[in-house]
Amino acid sequence: MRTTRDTLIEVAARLVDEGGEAAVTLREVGARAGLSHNAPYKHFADKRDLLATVAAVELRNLATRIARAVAPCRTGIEQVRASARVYLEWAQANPVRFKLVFGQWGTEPHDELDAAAAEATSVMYNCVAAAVADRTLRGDPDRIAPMVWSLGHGAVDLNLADHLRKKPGAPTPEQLVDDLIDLLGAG
Amino acid sequence: MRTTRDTLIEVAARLVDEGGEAAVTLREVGARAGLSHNAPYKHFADKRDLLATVAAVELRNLATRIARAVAPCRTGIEQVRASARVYLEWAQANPVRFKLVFGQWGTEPHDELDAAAAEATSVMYNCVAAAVADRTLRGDPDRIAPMVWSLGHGAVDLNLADHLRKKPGAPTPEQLVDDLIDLLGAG
DNA sequence: ACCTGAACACCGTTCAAGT
DNA sequence: ACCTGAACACCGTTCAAGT
Repeated sequence: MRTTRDTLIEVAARLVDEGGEAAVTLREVGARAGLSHNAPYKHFADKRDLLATVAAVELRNLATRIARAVAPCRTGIEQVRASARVYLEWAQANPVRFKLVFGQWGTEPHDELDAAAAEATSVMYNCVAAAVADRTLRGDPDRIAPMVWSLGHGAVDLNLADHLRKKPGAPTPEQLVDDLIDLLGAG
Repeated sequence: MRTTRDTLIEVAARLVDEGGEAAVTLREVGARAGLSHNAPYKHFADKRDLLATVAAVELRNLATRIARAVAPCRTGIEQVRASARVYLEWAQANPVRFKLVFGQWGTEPHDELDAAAAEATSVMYNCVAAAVADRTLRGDPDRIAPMVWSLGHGAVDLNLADHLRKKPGAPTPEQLVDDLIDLLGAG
């Protein structure tokens, strides 16, 4: 059943895609949902809560997609490669949502977003753990997992900021992650 | 000579530190500079221009700091380590400026910010080139440089989003970059 | 429980006017 | 050339009132 709350989340997500975080005004969200400009306050504490919920939904969908892509893999290293591929594909196809998810949420935590982040983190860690378990990768999973994830995340972020890919033959995030996994497999 | 323009940039930078990008209002910038609320329009095209200029100044300072830290290094790999250390130190000590510099600047480019980014990129690439030249690192500089930078950048960004360092024994960005440089040196 | 409409304090930006 | 003050259209948030 699609509740009013779900509609508001979808409308906000669409607005984020169309014009970035700044384009999300509670007035426009209400209007597109066929409600008044402050109807969102009956479902969310404030604008930050609405946006954080959009980010949480996005992260949960990503985690699900990664888990699905990883399922048919027969070796651990293939799981790591598949999970990285899905992550990079998602980030580059949805740059504004990517920026929203990893944006600045201030000091006070947001439960739903934190839980979604923990879920996504867990899925990616499990792939590395599997790779270390079946010896297709060597080393400490608690070191390898953040290394692979940080590299992919950083490469996409630098690309989006356009502070990196100026050169014509510059490597893609996919190539960089593949290089690292090769290094980790050989070591 | 400190021009009015410089004062406005400094005031904006201070406001960014105090309360994030959202805390920078042209009215407050004007007030703290002892001017009216739209005096900034005589020195900057709009708010985006002012913030991008703040980011450009910050990036130029970072590039200078890296160049200084790298100068006394005798081997290329030490240059790479030193440059990464300065970058990570800066990013973690100034998380809001870090987010500003690599934030979303829209589609249309900003000349001063682009030039500053090219300068910073160049400084970091030169370190890797030196390391490959004196054989303290092996491989293609155009692959190694973005790899090291992306890893450091991504590790900091994931830390700031708090989507990574939940675990107590999680590696720091410094440790991750050191691990990668070790891998690259051994390969 | 959910929604509306008016109201408040704010903001970026523009413009005519001053020196 | 640089600055001001008034004005405009907008925004998040609050609140009293409706069903």
